Amino acid sequence: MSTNEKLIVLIGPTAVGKTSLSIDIAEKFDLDVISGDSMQVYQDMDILTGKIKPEETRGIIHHMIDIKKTGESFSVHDFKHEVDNLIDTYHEDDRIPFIVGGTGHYIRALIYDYDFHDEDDQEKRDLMEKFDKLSTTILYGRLKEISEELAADVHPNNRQRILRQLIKFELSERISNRVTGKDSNYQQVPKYDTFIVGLERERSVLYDRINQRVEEMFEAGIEKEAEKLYKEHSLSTTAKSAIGFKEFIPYFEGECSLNEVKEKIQQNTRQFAKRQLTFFRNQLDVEWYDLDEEESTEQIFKDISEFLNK
RNA sequence: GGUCCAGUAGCUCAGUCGGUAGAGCAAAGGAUUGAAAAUCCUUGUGUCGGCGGUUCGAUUCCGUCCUGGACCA
Repeated sequence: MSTNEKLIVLIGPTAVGKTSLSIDIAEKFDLDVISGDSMQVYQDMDILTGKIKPEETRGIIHHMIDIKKTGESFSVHDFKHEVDNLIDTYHEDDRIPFIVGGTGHYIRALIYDYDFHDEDDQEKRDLMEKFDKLSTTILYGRLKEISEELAADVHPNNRQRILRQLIKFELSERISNRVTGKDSNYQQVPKYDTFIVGLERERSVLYDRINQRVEEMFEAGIEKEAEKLYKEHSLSTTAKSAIGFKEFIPYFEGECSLNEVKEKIQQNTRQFAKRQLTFFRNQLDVEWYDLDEEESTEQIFKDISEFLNK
């Protein structure tokens, strides 16, 4: 695994304009697209995830889209497992893998090579059920007993993270040595020679685009798509947290108007975009380009070209 | 026209028995190693509707005006 193996990544907040630029880049440099998106993996969620339409791909191959049913769960672990293999395959063929997406956590796991073990889903579910009855305070207390160091990294109110640490600890007994501190092989150095293109726009412009995009989703029939999923009653925890679906639930239960749903989706999407930007800014080594400026696209092409030839 | 209620942070509202105010939501910033479109943290000065009066001191009491609502004519 040579560090000379190159990887190109295109990231940016939702609605910034990733999709259309990704096709231009892929065509120009003869790349396939590997989607780095936690929700576009799901079938039957096309409009609400802003998935690329078949006619928009212009024949470019897309990986990691429509690979899961909405009843199935999905996580960083699954993503990394799949994409690590894909990346290797491309490198073996002397081609450069091209990741495009908005899920920073997934992309970071690839680049910094998070170390995941195999965990038994049933065991995990049993533990989850066991912990479910306990208060967050008690759970945090347990985590502290296990390891002060681990507990220090998790906020006492963050139940989700506390649970994960506890489950990790319980399961690690069967895997190898129990983990009572931070993972020793925590990676600080990228696994590949990576070029991360980050797309941004002025905040108010981005928010206008988000609002507009949600309007378009309604025109495209998002309500029908969400209703179908709602009636199936079988969405996994992952799938049902999708923005553009969850906001419809109170509407289908007669608790709010369609317009309130729309406004809620717009608001949640804006907040999501903000969190994405925070993650990209502080967790990844990004080369930023402002898409409000005409010449940015040309500059991106130039810089990718330079990266490929260096 | 009369009576009553309301007018406090961008929004919804609490509160001050007179010593210039605080929650939720929004917004902004941040964390982020198996739910990440998730989860969590930090940040609250605003002519307390306007003008006058009483008072050492009024957003709080009194008068008046404006705006919204309800009821009575």
